[in-house]
Amino acid sequence: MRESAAAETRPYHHGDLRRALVEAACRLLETEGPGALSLRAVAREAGVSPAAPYHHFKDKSELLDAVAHEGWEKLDAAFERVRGRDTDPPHLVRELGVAYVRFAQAHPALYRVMYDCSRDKADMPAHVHENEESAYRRVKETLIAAGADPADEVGLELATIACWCAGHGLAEMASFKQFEPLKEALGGEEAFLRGVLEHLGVFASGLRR
Amino acid sequence: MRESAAAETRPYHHGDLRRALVEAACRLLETEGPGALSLRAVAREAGVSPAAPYHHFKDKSELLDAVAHEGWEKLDAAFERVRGRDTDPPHLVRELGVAYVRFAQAHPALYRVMYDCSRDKADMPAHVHENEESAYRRVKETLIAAGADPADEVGLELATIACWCAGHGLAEMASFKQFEPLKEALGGEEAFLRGVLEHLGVFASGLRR
DNA sequence: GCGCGCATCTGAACGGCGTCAAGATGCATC
DNA sequence: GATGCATCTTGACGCCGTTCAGATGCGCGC
Repeated sequence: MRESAAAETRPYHHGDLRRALVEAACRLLETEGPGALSLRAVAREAGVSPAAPYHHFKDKSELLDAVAHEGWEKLDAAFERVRGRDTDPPHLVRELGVAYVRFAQAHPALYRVMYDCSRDKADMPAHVHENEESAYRRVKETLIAAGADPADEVGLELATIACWCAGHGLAEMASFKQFEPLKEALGGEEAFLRGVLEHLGVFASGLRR
Repeated sequence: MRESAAAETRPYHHGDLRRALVEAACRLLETEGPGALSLRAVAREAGVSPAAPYHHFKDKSELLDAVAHEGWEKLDAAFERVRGRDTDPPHLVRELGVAYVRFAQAHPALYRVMYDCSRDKADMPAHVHENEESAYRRVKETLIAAGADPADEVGLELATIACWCAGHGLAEMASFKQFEPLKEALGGEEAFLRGVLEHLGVFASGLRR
């Protein structure tokens, strides 16, 4: 079968299988959860043999890297949307935190893959993480806009990391069912999230000192 | 072979295999990492057939639960040790954070298992988590000692969760190799950890408001 | 003091997994 | 139109989690 083949050099035989595999993986991740994400299942979902992916990815983990990359792109886009709002900068920092948690909740399986890849690949060539770093930079810029001193590079870095830590911790905690009663007592999850963030300095008031 | 069999009713045939399996699993976890932790490998390490564990655990995941339980016990003990020191309470909160991160770094594979089990079992009967809850309670008590208002139950709960989020986030971040240069610039990891914690309200000054 | 019951362990098997090597397939270029 | 090469398939290997029928040996009732 012929296709118009938007990409110039990629597709040879079967259209753009590489892309099809990543999409199949994302689909499986959303519908079946992370436990169902086997290479064979992805190949099945994409309608090819179990060995086909090996012509596009060295490994299962390299496929997961591609999936994670897709995730970081989405998160980065979500951050961009938040920054586009005309909230005042100190509140913007907190809104980024809320957006981060919301993203993790909306795509829990994808979030897990993103994070697992990041951990295992911490010593890989940096360009793998481009979108992760873009999102990270966006947090840093928001902190500056909120009043952080751009000249104090070390302090700024620490504050950004603190934001990221708090966001990540909260993102994983927020899905624990044991907090349900507390959320109800506070009148909803939104209040819960903001309540926790209020106790985390960087979010409550931008930078301290 | 006869054994003195300290436990009263457990061992029948082969000594206390249940305990032996958990210990074998911990050993594998420390030496080979989480990827090598298969049921078969654990059985091999304990010197029994691959089917033997099924007389003591319903599942692989039930074995992992037991391993995680061991981990929470260790973390709880570490917290107890910190609380035994005569630091003034506000600093104690931060010391708990440091101890948490140190624990995660000292037993990275175990920490991962502990956390995976907690996430997957969020809706299980609460008694599975007894030691996790004990550690959590210890944080809360330390916050009270640091000046939090015990009457404000909701606020106290939120602050404790904030601590836990920040600690967990930092624990996972701290192992990322990309922060190495920053750690060096600060003259060591200890300074890095405290630097990040300083930006996280609950740790910097006990409770706010 | 002895045999029965049952908890415990083994051995073999099943399907699914990641991965690889060898061969089939069809586009792209000469 | 034949050649080359990227692409996909087929079949295989070893490991995994899990199950089940059968062997093993301890404790308890007779």
